[in-house]
Amino acid sequence: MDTQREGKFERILDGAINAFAESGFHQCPVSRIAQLAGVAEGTIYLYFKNKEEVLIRIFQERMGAFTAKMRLELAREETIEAHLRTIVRTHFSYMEQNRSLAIVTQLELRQSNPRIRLAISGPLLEYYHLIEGVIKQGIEHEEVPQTDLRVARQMIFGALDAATTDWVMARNPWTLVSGVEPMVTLFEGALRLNRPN
Amino acid sequence: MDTQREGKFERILDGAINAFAESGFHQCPVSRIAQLAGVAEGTIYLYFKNKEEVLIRIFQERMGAFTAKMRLELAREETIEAHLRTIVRTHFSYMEQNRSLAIVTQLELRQSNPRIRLAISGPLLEYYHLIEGVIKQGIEHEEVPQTDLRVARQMIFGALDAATTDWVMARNPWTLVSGVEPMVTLFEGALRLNRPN
Amino acid sequence: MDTQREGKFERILDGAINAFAESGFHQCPVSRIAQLAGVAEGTIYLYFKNKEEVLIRIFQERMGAFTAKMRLELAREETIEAHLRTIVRTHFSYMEQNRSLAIVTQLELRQSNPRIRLAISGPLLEYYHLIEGVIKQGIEHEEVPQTDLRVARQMIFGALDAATTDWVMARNPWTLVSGVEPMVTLFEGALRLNRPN
Amino acid sequence: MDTQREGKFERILDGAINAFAESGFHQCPVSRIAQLAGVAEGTIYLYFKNKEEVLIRIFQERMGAFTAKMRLELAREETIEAHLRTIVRTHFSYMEQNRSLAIVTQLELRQSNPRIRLAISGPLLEYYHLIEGVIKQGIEHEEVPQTDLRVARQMIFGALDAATTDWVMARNPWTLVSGVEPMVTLFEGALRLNRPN
DNA sequence: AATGAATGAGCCTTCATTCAT
DNA sequence: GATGAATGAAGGCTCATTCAT
Repeated sequence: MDTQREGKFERILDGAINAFAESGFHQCPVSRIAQLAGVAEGTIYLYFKNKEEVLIRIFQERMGAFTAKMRLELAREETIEAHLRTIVRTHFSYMEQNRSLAIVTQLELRQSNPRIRLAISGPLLEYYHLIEGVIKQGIEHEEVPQTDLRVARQMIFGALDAATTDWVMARNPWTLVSGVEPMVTLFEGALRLNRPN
Repeated sequence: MDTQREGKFERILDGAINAFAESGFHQCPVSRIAQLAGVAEGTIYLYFKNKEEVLIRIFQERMGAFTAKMRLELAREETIEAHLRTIVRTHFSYMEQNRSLAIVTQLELRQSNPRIRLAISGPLLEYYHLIEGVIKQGIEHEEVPQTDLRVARQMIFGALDAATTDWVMARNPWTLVSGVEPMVTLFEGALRLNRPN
Repeated sequence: MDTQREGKFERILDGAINAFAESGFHQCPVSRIAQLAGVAEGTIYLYFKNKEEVLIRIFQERMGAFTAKMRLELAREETIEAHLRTIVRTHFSYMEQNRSLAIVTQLELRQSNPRIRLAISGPLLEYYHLIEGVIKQGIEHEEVPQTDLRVARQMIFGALDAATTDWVMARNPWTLVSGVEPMVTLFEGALRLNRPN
Repeated sequence: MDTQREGKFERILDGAINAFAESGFHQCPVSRIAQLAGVAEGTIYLYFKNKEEVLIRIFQERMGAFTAKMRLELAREETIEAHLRTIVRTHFSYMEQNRSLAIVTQLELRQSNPRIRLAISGPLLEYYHLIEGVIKQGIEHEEVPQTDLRVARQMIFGALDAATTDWVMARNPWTLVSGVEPMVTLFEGALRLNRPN
């Protein structure tokens, strides 16, 4: 019973991700979500308060899983270089393996609707904290010079985000992970790692 | 007559920027654009094919002006350091002085609607080329090591974009320009400028 | 078993009366009836063909009980004065003691839906007949002058109905029974009872 | 322009009266109102906030007109007998000439929705006041014995209301006005008019 | 050219009813 | 019999677009 309920919840979430990826949150009729999820339209309202909540839960559930994975991967490494590489690699490979989620994340992350913004901000802030934590650790270990944490995080997140958006938008997408090394190199330079003396 | 036409065209564009900034492209009724522009609803359709085209023209006209200004500012400088600083400063100060445009740019830039994407891509690609041109010049002058142009541009644009989005989203926004120097420092590091040897 | 069946039938009827009284027949979801009756939604359809039939049975069962009680009370009295007083007193006190039923009766009695109208008409006609019977007896006993039976019944029923509706609608309801004597006096006058000669 | 606007407003009101009379407020789709009014569905929302407001305006506009007519007719007469007869005659003849309005009035007057109740109460209270005014005058002129004003008004209004409902519900409706004299006679008796001493 | 009243397609959501368990 | 999850039809309302003036 409970697994069936959960199964349907997940199916709707997946259907919504694909539906939103297809045409965007506002363009996408609830009927399309239902169709892709293989449930009736009304069923969606047994699991979600409304269409808006479906979008919100996508971020909470799926971005949450992404951040959890990121935290796990980071915990496996010690050095700041490894941490930076982990961030880039995990970000790119996760998005590459979840293209529809990437599309939704990249495109619908930016919502002027304040209710949605607020609900999205949670998982996003958590990710921001992870990135800032890595930088902070580098500074504390005196491997990275004093830097404005927010600006550094904006650079890292922004770079990953722009790369992902480029990849999502491209008609014939290259592999995203091919950008890992160049990106890591840029980050290392920006944070003054690996420099002679 | 022609100036009047142009005047009305511009008024609609400005009205639309503010209207879209208020509530987002999809949430914003055409009537609101007309209201802010001080014209009748029907008048908008004398100047634009439909609502979508209004958004597209905002990018073409206003992003075009931004890119033109950027090109002008870049032409005044010689060194790559100055070019990087010019990009960051111009980007931040322009957005800061055109908050509504910034909101529309940051939030509505990302549209899954392919028609809009395509039309937007023009001005965006031009900006990308400017950024890549600066990096390329640095590489050619051997001030910057060989780097993947696209990745470097993604980092620069993404960082500026993320910073602007942060600023746009913040309830009590700090000044965006205060981030110019930290950001430039990060970019210089990433591109290995100003380093001994 | 049979009593259990009957128990559940009655519980649904009571739940429905309260549910309909809360928000009206059309506003009230079947789920609310189920909730108040303490049964599952589907169970209702084991006892009633559909929602409409629940309303119909309320009238048939509860109005039937009301009419039966009225007939019983009337049988206890002989004079037309006593009969009139019995009608008013029984009507008012019954409604006062069954406020939810009164609400449903007053508000939902009037349904343009012809199927409901038809089904309701049974118990209502029976009540009409009781009232007309009292008047007729008065005429036959030459205590009441020749009168149009229907009009007289309309007056009596309408007056009781209007008083009940007023009471049902009032925010701070007075006691309905306090209106018994004034109303009886009016009826006696209308039917020319208690007049010298 | 203005008359055209007003014309459309009235047409929608008339369409709604007929539509509500057909199937009741809740059963009636807005599309049916539009159809009967000969306008598009959306047009209704240019003149009314929502479906509920259409019902409310029917009472305010049409019941208002009814009450105004009633007041006018009452002003023409002096004696309480004439006033009573005027009330009955005007009520019956107005309803007879506006059958659909009568249906809506009789059936939809009773709405559990508090917002609708409140909006309806205005015109209704005005009518109540007119009736009570007539009784009060009779008492002041010592033609009518002391009576509870509310109860007397409930009797008069209720009787008229019940008669109208009967007529509305009847398959083969008799003329309503044929009930004027019997009803007046009952009222006169109830209020102890025309009796030897 | 300019207007804004009118249009009607489209969508979110509710809820009566069904049916597998 | 009893359940309540699932269904899907239906309807109120919005709003981009048109067109008579």
